[in-house]
Amino acid sequence: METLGIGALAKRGGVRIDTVRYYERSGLLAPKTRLQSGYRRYSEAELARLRFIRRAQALGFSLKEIRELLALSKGRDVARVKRAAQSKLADVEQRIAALERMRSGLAALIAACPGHGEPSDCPILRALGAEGLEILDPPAAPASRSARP
Amino acid sequence: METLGIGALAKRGGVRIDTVRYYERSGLLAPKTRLQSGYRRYSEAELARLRFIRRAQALGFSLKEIRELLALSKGRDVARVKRAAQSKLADVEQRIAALERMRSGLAALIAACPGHGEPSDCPILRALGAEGLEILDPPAAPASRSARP
DNA sequence: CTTGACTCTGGACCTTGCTCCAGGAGATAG
DNA sequence: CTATCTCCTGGAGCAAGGTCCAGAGTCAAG
Repeated sequence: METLGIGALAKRGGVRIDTVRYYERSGLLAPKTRLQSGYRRYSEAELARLRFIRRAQALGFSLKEIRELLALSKGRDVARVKRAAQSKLADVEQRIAALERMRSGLAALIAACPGHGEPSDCPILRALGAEGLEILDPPAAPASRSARP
Repeated sequence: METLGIGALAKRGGVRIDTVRYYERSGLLAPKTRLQSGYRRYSEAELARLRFIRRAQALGFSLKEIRELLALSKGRDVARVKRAAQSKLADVEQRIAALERMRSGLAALIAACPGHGEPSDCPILRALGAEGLEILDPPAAPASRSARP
């Protein structure tokens, strides 16, 4: 079976070698085996895992959250796994909703801006000025973790 | 006219006092005036600005990006302001699209998971296992900043 | 006036997520 | 056998975004 050295893994995963070792230190990605010399050896499964890590990260998950996601695969409690996935989903949906609010706010400002003329006629500038900032994000979620966490 | 001390501003903005000072150092939020003693004094406008910063941040904008957004209000070139807003909009839309891909991936896994029984019957565990991780994020965007930035 | 709450400055320290050495040893081609 | 890679470990350094602290001055109420 094909195995990869750390360099090949890093290249195919689109990260630096140091990043692979960093992920290992962080408990995210262990080599399948080691040579007697200590050299790390990886299989395609580790490559898939590495790619998963990168994609999840690109979607805004922290390494800690990714560790949790990956830890699910060790679990034997299917119900718990499902619940964890559902909570991640809720998380993603909240982010989407918040971004959609900002999107419509921005779109409205852009549509209303003539793109020329007096700064005082530009709704974008007026919105950024002082009041009216709520346009970009109407009061929706109650301020969570406010003062002391 | 009502003015606020830094403590009141921080409280109403849902941040720590040090954070307010940090934002000031970072060029995001200056006090309206200072007392002879050096005490900072803020008005409602600064409170609105602080809240805007927090909301934008919650939506995934970095302080640097927020600084750019806020800098628009200083601009006199309406066309440029409009273009900047449009590029932020495109940004937001990309984030939404990425999150929506993850959302449907997660939703599909959850729907297919019985929530009980053998771990080997759980598609979530199988997807996290090795192959099939693409379910969570089909190859779409070409890997940007891969090796050297 | 005294007390207690508030604020000031400047700088150290923390967490995340990498990134880069240094010094030394294993692997591989010619 | 000898270059020339590649890899090893351990630790330092970096940027972002805060957070905390010391020592000292200020404000407001009683």
